[in-house]
Amino acid sequence: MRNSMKSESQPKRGRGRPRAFDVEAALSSAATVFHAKGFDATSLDDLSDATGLTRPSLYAAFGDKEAFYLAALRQVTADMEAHLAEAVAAPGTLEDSLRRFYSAAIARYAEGPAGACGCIIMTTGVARAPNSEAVQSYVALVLKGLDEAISQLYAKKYKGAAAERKSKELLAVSTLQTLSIRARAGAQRPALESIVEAVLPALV
Amino acid sequence: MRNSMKSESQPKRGRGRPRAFDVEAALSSAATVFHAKGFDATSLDDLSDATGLTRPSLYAAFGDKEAFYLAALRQVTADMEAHLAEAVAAPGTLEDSLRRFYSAAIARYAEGPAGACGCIIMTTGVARAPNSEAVQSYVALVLKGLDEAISQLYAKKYKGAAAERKSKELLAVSTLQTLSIRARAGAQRPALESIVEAVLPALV
DNA sequence: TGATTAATATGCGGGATGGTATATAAAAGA
DNA sequence: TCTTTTATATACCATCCCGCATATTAATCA
Repeated sequence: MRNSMKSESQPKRGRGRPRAFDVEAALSSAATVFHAKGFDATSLDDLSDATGLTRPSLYAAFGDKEAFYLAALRQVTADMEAHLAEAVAAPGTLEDSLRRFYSAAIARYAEGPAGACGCIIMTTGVARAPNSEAVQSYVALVLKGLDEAISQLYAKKYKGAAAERKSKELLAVSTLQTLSIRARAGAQRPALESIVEAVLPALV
Repeated sequence: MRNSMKSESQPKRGRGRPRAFDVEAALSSAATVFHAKGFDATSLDDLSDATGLTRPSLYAAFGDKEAFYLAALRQVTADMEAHLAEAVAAPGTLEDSLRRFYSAAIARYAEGPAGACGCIIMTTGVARAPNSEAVQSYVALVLKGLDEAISQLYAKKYKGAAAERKSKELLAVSTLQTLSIRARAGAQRPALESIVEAVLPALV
């Protein structure tokens, strides 16, 4: 994620013709399609249409379809991790942090640019995992990162026995995942919000 | 599932040439492929290879690819619901029932015939949902059934306030889902079992 | 300005895909 | 035995797939 500025921060462009599109924006458009349709159901034509770029341009910038998909996953992950880091860093109780974090997740899961499609990684990535070592290990990595981030949050804001803490951490991650699944299955925002409210007392 | 006997229970076979294969067995073989690869990555040739049947036979027996997929989902669902009904009906504490239920789930998720692929519905079905109304509504139906079955289990075996009960029911379903996701992401059986053990005290 | 380098636009090609049409084989009914 | 009905086997079709080869355009460097 070295280059997340909107107008490129002078990436010391070399000799040839300069790139005429924004890589991050293209990635974001591609992610939307991958998110909605999944890896296999997404064709290069779909990606070409979504980004406004030709297949050779995509190829030159991102590599083959799977590399493109992984790049899209990485972009989404970076965003999610930023949200989590905020939740950890922000003041307020554990309950406040969790509520804010879930609220942001619901916004993306139920009404994101791809529609009501849950989390791209927990749905399409997980589904694809057995077909691709690269995807499987990336999904495992994200899960590990999520577990650790939640663990940090609890380490900072939860006061209680270690066993209970571990239990609550696991349930907090599971709650995020159920929101993703249920959103993609058609659950509306209010339903998801009421799940969070029902479950929160048990997580703090 | 009117016909789950091995040798057909005389399905009043009509005039023409009798079917030379076991429909349930073919469905089961197909489900294994769909489970591992997901809907889109599974080709009719894959299904043909797995079942030993030709494409026209599959077509005649099950309809098009999506109908075949839905039939496979239904078969798996029936199995899962049977396990859940057992857990509800069996004597023993809530903790006993949950432990047995999760144990059966882990066996399927981590070491089923498709390998470590989680739950076919919660992974491939969920991923496919936005591309197919039929799949989405079926997944929603299964989720609803799961919620209700768990609710029945708690209604019978949990003694406590209604709000707490509802909270624990939701967490119990979420736990099942996290097992599915983590199995498909590569988590081994012991890891999944330790999640269940860590979480169980909070679910009862 | 001319040479060099890189990013586009166009179009193709080998192969896999889902689905079906036709022909053959095997059972039941008369 | 002969007709009818259904299942299987073979082969095919139109379409779409991913990836790339080629030619053109636009920028930098000398």
